[in-house]
Amino acid sequence: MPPTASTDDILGPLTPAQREAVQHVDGPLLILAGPGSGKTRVITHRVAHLLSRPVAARHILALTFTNKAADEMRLRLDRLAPHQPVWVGTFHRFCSRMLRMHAPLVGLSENFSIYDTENSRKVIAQTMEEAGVADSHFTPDQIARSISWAKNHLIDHNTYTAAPGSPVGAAVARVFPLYQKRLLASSAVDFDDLLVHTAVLLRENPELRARMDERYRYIMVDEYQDTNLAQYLIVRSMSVDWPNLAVTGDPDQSIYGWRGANLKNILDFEHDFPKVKVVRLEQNYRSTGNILLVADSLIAHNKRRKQKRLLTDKAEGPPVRLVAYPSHRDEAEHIASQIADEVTAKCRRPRDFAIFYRVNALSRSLEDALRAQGLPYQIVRGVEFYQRQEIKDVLAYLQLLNNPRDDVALRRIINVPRRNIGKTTLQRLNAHARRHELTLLDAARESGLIETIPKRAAVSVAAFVALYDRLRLVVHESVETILGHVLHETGYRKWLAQSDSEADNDRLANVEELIAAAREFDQKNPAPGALEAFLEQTCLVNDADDWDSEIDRVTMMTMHAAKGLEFPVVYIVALEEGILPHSRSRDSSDKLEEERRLLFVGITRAEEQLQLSFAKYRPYRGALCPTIPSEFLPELPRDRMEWHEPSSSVAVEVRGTGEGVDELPPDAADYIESDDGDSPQRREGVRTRDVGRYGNAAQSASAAGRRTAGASSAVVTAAQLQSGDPVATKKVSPEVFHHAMVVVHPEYGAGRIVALSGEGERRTATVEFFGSRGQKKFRLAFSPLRPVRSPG
DNA sequence: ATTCGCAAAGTTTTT
DNA sequence: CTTTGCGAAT
Repeated sequence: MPPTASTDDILGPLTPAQREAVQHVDGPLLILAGPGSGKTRVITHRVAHLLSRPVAARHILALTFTNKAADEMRLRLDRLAPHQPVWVGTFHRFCSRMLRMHAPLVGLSENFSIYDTENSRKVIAQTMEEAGVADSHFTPDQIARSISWAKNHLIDHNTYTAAPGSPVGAAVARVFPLYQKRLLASSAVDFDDLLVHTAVLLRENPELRARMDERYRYIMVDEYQDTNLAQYLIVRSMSVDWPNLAVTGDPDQSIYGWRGANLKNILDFEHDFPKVKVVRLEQNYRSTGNILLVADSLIAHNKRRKQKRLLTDKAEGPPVRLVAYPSHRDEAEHIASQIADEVTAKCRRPRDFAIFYRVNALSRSLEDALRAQGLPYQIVRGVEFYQRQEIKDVLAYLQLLNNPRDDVALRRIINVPRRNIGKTTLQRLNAHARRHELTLLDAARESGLIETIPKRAAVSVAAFVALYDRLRLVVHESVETILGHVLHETGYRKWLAQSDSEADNDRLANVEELIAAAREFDQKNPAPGALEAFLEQTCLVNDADDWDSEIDRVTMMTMHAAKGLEFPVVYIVALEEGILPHSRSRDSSDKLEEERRLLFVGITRAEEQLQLSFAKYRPYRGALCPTIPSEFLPELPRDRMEWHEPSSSVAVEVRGTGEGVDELPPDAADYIESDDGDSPQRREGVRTRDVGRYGNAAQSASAAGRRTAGASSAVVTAAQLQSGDPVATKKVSPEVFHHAMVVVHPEYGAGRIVALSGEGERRTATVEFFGSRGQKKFRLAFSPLRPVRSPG
């Protein structure tokens, strides 16, 4: 019997309200948890409490929306009740797992592919052509959105009927059934299907439903306010015979309505489950009184909500600042200089600060300003890594190996790298496939027999098929092995390595990173069927999951990404009409309320200090345009806030405050030049635009640095792969590394560890390489990093 | 068949 | 201003 936490460990650290929720065992439970009220703690402690009853771990299911939340929960649960096989994960992952087991029931094969938005849009574009609506004025994107909307409301392709007189609807009505048919033919699902298929599965197979209900007797759902209809039905149908559904959420933090989330789910929970126990967690342990006051006044303007107070024992703290800047540049520069000041004065570290914005595009000027101050920063962005061409190319190979019917994957790679199989040939293959109801791969196998295809092309296609079959032979090996074969046999690696273009060298580096991820995955999942599991992970993961709070950097992200996080000091920028609230939200009051909640979420991330700001001028489509302050501003308690309206010379006032920070402080000359936005200094610096994964300019610099050695290092790595990976054999135990230790990396040279995080295989070191070569993160268990005796 | 260049268009949030 | 798409030229 594994060790479990004692009752004291479980209940001891809790407040009475929290304890009430944790001790509730049977019957439905609704936990209305305000921001910073210790919600995650309640969930994990409740699971631990259930385990101590004892409820078998296999009967407990904890569902979250993001991997980040799931990881966090798992980690904290492991501390209370180590190694318990409680199923903790995201909805999508849970559904995917369930579908794999019962795929035939919904017409799929077990090895189905999961299409991300890009893939699904490709299918839609194609079906639009087939349906003859291609040249209507609708974009695949619009159609995709409508289909997604329908799916979120559980309207299937047979039931969908266009609203009379709606041209979009008419187009969708034509495309939707075809789209669904094509997905099924390719044995593929899109993100929405994962949920929808599962909901249908449970609805139409009563005995399966009963089994699931019985299996998952205690279900917990985090962020319940973000569930959509499908998720609601899934959870409900598994809580009939065992109605022990516990949900936590905060209606005021529902910000995913655009994704089909239905606020009614939480607002009507008490109605759906009579005799429900309701616990309100209104005590906030995060923010100062002043911050909560602002949050409270703002959210009070929403009509559709459950009345709720926010209480804190904390001090009032400094007043929340509201600043009207002349322009976006003043805004960015002033914020950067304030941060630099506090860092220089040693009262705070960079990682104490976060800057939130409504849209990713706004990060630009902030980046520039932080860089000018020499402040380290990281940008948390949605997808990024797995969205890159090269990664998707390589993954498409794996996808096709796993699921030969995956036409989208085949299209993507049949001519990558170049194999002289052009658009025309593909078109003819496709026509043939359509005519005989074949998959593209099967059509390709017959290419020699298709009259329309010239001999030369047929030979190329045959070579591709042969290549595919060769790769199939290793499909049961470890993911790393499969990847190695793919990169080698397809010539993909060689293709990138021989290229002179800088972009390709960066791509190669990314591919290497994918290999590292595969290696890590193999170590964790030595079981067979690794490929499929790996693919699933890569589809359902996003980069924000990798965000690392340990690293000492200023964090920039959208307010959506900020949910669930907290920072001592928060800046929220661009409170302007059209941005926050966003222009696309203006038409309906529901959407406007969601924007208000979004700001509420942003505000309540702050622990000690908060600044809200807007700029009087901001560039829009290239031109600097006057702005209108956000309509939310008058809703704030201005008399309790600090109001600033700096004149346009902010930049001059703050000049030279970068002293003592990592990089050179900008001198006056720098400042004057950087004022025109196009100075030589700027241009010679490395652009930080697509460094989301690495986080900042310094790391992009390291990417640039390895360019010179790019080709040769790639060859070395390929050789390593074949010779049984000498890197792995030289491994040093992750525990020997410590903060500030000097280490050496075979490729990047020497550097110093500036941050450590994670444990075991996830233990990660951030290394600052000497000579301004930049920083890079390493998973210690898998990196070739070696300690060096400190000089002196 | 690929690459380059120019023109137009479009800017939300993400599993 | 940036990115994407398309068309023309090699």
